[in-house]
Amino acid sequence: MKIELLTKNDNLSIQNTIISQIRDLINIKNLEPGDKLPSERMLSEKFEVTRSTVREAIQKLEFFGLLKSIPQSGTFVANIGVIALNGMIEDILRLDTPDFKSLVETRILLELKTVRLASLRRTEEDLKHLKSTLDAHEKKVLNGEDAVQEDLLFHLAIAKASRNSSMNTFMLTITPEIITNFEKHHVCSKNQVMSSIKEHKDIYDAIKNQNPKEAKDKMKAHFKILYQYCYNIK
Amino acid sequence: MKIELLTKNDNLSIQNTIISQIRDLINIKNLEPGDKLPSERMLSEKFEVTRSTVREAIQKLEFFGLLKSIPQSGTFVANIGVIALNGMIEDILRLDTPDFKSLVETRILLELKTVRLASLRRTEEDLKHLKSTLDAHEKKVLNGEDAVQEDLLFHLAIAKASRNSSMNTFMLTITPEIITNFEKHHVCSKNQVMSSIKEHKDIYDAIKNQNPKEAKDKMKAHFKILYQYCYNIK
DNA sequence: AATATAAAACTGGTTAACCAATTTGCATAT
DNA sequence: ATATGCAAATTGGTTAACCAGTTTTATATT
Repeated sequence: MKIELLTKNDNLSIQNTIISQIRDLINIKNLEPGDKLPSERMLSEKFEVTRSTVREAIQKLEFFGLLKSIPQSGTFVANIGVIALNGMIEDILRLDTPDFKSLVETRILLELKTVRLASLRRTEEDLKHLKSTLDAHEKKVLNGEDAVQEDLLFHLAIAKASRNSSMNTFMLTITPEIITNFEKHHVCSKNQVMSSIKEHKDIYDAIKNQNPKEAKDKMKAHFKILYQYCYNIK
Repeated sequence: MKIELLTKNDNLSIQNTIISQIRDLINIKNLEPGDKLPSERMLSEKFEVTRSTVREAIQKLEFFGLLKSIPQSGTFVANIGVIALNGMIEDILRLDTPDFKSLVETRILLELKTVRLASLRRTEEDLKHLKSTLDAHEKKVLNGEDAVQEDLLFHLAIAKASRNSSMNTFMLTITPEIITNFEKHHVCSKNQVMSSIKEHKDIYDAIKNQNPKEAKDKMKAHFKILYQYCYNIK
């Protein structure tokens, strides 16, 4: 377990080393947007690592839109100047894995927006989906069962109804992390769970009635406990 | 070119097919959190695809926190119940690649928050970094040169100073996409670029003075044109 | 019958050979 | 000199064999 973690960190630091070496190479060779990088084989030889290590580094930079690989042709500097490229790589190298507080903070921000957008853009199909997740949650809570999953799905249904696929994606990436952490920290008490039924209903109604202000306010009320929690943890 | 696009779509739809088959398998076998999936080799044989295709599908589900691969041991259902798992996979399968409007909308949301947080949390080091990106931008604009990159780096410096690594990551993923699109749609006129110098300065001062309201307002003013643009495109 | 032990089978990850498409270099023809 | 055709070299991507742990199974021992 300890060893696994070590090698994982090692892999990441090796990858970061390769990324910064690629950056240096781009700078030394004065490569501009559209220019071709040396082949993966040459880079792996130059940096004295395996080709797959180079490959992963390139894919990470590709994910952030800085490089672009074209099959049977080569890897190219994206349509971004060297100044932005250097700055962004610097940031990427220093990226931390998000802590719980960051995640909760981001979730609240996103949801206060998605709920507003959902109230403005929701289709009839969205409403049906929202209703079914709403009912599923209520049923579980009234049965005295754990309803964390149904709670999650209601919030994701809102994100979907916001018709903003970027926010929807972000919600999908951070929410699972949050709920598993939640259970660990057991944030919610029994009373809070019961009251969440009404809070969900209020949010649903606001979306149904296409009332953006109400939707946001009701979501804010729903997050009240979460707010406190988020800003109290160190 | 046309063919490349086709195969890319094909690959994605094959991956989605595999993902839904994995979901079906989890349901049929009643797998619960912590349970082990069949091995990659068995899955590839069962689904009649190569092992790497199965691998990519698993990695995507791992990215969204639904599965967890452990070396030399197996792939496991994450600590998320089957209900949430089914709902989330449904969402993941239907995820669109974000359109430009979604990206701009998300950027505005994020930046109105990061600038506020930055004003509250910025360190002296953050301030130095902000100042240097501010100056670089001003210098370029006054020289009559294109300053899109410096503009980007100023905004990323704010995201960094917000000390929220989740938002910082999101900003890093969407901003390059936005600026390349911007140049395509040529959003900014000459006058707007000149006035952006003062707008940046105002934002910087608000962050320096640790005035969150001012920071947000100045950022909002800076986004005024962007707002209009975002809500006018179809 | 229960336990200890070792060997065999199985696991996700890695590597090196392979593939098909592209690019390059050169000979040839115009 | 320029254009054309073609083969050789080069490219990122894919595949199948391999690796180092883990897990299971069978055997031996008490």
